[in-house]
Amino acid sequence: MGKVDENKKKKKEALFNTAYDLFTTKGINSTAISDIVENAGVAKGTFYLYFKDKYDIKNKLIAHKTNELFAAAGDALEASGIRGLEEQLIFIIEHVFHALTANKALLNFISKNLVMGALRSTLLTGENSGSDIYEKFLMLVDQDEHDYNDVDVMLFTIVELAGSAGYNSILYGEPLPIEEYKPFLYRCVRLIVKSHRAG
Amino acid sequence: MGKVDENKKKKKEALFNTAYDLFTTKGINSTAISDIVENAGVAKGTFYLYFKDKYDIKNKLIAHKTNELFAAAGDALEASGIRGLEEQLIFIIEHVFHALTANKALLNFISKNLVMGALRSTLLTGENSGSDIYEKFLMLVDQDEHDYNDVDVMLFTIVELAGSAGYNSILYGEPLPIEEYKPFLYRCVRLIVKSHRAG
Amino acid sequence: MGKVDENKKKKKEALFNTAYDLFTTKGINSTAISDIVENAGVAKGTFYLYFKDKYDIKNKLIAHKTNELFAAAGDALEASGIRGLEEQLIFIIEHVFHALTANKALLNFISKNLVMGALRSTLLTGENSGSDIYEKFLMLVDQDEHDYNDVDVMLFTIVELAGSAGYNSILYGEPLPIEEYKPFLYRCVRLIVKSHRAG
Amino acid sequence: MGKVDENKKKKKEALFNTAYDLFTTKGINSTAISDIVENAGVAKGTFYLYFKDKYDIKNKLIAHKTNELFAAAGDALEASGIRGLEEQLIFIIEHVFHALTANKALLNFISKNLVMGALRSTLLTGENSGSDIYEKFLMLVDQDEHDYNDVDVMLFTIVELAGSAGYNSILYGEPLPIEEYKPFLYRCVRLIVKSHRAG
DNA sequence: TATGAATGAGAGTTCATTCAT
DNA sequence: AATGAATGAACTCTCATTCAT
Repeated sequence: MGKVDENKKKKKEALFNTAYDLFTTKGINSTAISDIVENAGVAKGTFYLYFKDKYDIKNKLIAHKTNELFAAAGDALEASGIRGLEEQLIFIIEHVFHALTANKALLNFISKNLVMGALRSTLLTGENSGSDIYEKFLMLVDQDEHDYNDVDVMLFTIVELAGSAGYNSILYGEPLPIEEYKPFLYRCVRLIVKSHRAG
Repeated sequence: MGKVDENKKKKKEALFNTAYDLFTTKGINSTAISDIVENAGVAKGTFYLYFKDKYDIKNKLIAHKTNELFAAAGDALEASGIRGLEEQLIFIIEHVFHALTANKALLNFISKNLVMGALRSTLLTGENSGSDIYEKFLMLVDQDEHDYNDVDVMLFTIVELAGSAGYNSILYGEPLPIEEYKPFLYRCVRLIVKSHRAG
Repeated sequence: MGKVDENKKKKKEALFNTAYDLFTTKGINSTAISDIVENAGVAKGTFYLYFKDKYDIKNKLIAHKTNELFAAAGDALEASGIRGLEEQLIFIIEHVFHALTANKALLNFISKNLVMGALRSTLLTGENSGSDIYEKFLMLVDQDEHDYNDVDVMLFTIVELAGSAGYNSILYGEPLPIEEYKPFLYRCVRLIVKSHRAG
Repeated sequence: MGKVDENKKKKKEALFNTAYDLFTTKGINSTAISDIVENAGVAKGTFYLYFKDKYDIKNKLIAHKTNELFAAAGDALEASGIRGLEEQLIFIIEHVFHALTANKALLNFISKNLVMGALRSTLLTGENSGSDIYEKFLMLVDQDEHDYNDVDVMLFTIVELAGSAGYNSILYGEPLPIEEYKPFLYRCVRLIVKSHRAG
């Protein structure tokens, strides 16, 4: 990679990181592009070299962060050697919840914008080299000792429930703080999985 | 009510209705206060007599619309004479889904802003004269032939799931069109209810 | 007229006059709206209360100035009591040329933008209370002792020639300074008039 | 010509042609240098190697196109063998009008910028190797069987009239479509020529 | 000679808010 | 209570120009 390309990447990343910081801190509406470029230390025009507008960088940011989140969970799952679909799904939820509990600004940013699009949003980013989480989910289902009906529906339902309930529980402690709510949620996940079991 | 007070109410309602129309049509970000007052046929300054700013009217609008939605569902439930918690909750979901399917703009408006706050949002509005939906939910639970543990958690989980999944299914047909998704959702609701049954 | 309306008119006129000054001094392209409002002593937003954009004020300005120019010539003609179509047309040209020679910035401004639209441009302005120059031309033709064929063509040809040739002669002295060119131009005007005489 | 020089010429011509296309299509004000270089397939910096700015290329373009137009008319005149100043001038006007009627974008481009500079604009271009139209006009006058006074004035008047009236007639059909206006214009040209005849 | 990433001033425009009437 | 003219800061986005490669 030449000096120029290196510099380009550096600038784009500076914009990306700065935008993330400001979006999570001040909110998207209150973040002006001037703020982003100023903090990133680039000229205003440079922003438009890499992004169409504020919403372009926002979308790319969400896709990127979501991707990161699930990719990390997937990697951890692999390292853990856990078996059994129920346990695996709960492990992933656990892992993601853990990250989001530690980083509520991120949760707020992602969830306010596309709570559920999480899974498919990887499509938006151009960087999904092997990191496609949905594929991994399907693989887990496939490798389980049981067969399942309506896999898409099952996964969708679990993700929606976990995403929506987790959002409120982690961020607002409603109806219970997340640690207290988890048992209920996981019981529910198990029920959903079992209800889709074939035979 | 005097003529003056009548006039006041009329102006406020004009602003309220116009704001709703514009928010659902053009989106909140693209709706300027000028748009609202122009379409409502009042002067710009008048807006500030009744609302603090755009977000004030937005919040009041969401609370009001959510309230309306659940109040209608509650009334219909009463009229139906249906018995049994599972059936009653599903009836309410069915009723709300029906209304939102017919009015996707409303679904989009409410959900984009506080999918889940639905229940508690009645607190925001000053107009909840006997229309508190949450109270009604608790009453239904109370009157059921079974006893339930952790009622709050149960209701929260159901509402989050129905809200989040319904939003995607109705609006985007994901993972299935709403009519096809309902059987899965309702099965899930029954499972959740049963899992909270005491004894 | 109330205080408010008076103030409105004053602001609008300030913008109008300032824009004219700047357009003729610096050119339209180099005149920013900021320049106009700054010099007019009003806020930027006020500009957009009265004009759509820079080109709106430009067009209105051209129409207005052209109108003024011909209205003055028409009035002077009336006062002079001159008879005979040839003499009358030449009187008007003479009068307009005189004004433009004394105000080359105006000539430059008008001509660069719609040399010939001069006559019909009165339509653009809303202020043509009895000042419609084209009507006056037709009246002059009508009152002449001779009859004329293709009056529209005749007037158009004269105006185009006088406008285009006058522009170059007054502004650049090409092919001769205006005073030396006039005899040729007027001879030409007479030829055109005569060539349209009926019978 | 070496390979390098050839390449240079090719780039310059690409810029020239692209600029012309864009200017006539989108207008000068709305054409950015980025547009030109992008469509021409060269780098932004390259533009500044050959032209000072947008107005530099615009002027050179107008001069070039005007030159082309009259050169073609002159060549056609020669080929036609027509005799007599009146007929020759009308032939040239006819030829140019024909080209401009077929290419209104070109008429619009040239006329909006320097209707009348047509003749002398050849001076601007560096390429007038023997193509000087004004010289050719003088030659035609010289070769005519009659003598003429104030030849400059005569030619100027004719060109101004034809240019200005032709512009409006061809582009806007005012006061008549060009084909219907021509008889009047040509009668006028003959009158002007005759009025300059000596003796 | 040719490139094109980077610049940054400044353009036009919007709009929430104020306040004299 | 109601108005709406006026404000002016803040906004997004453009673009001619530079200069290191």
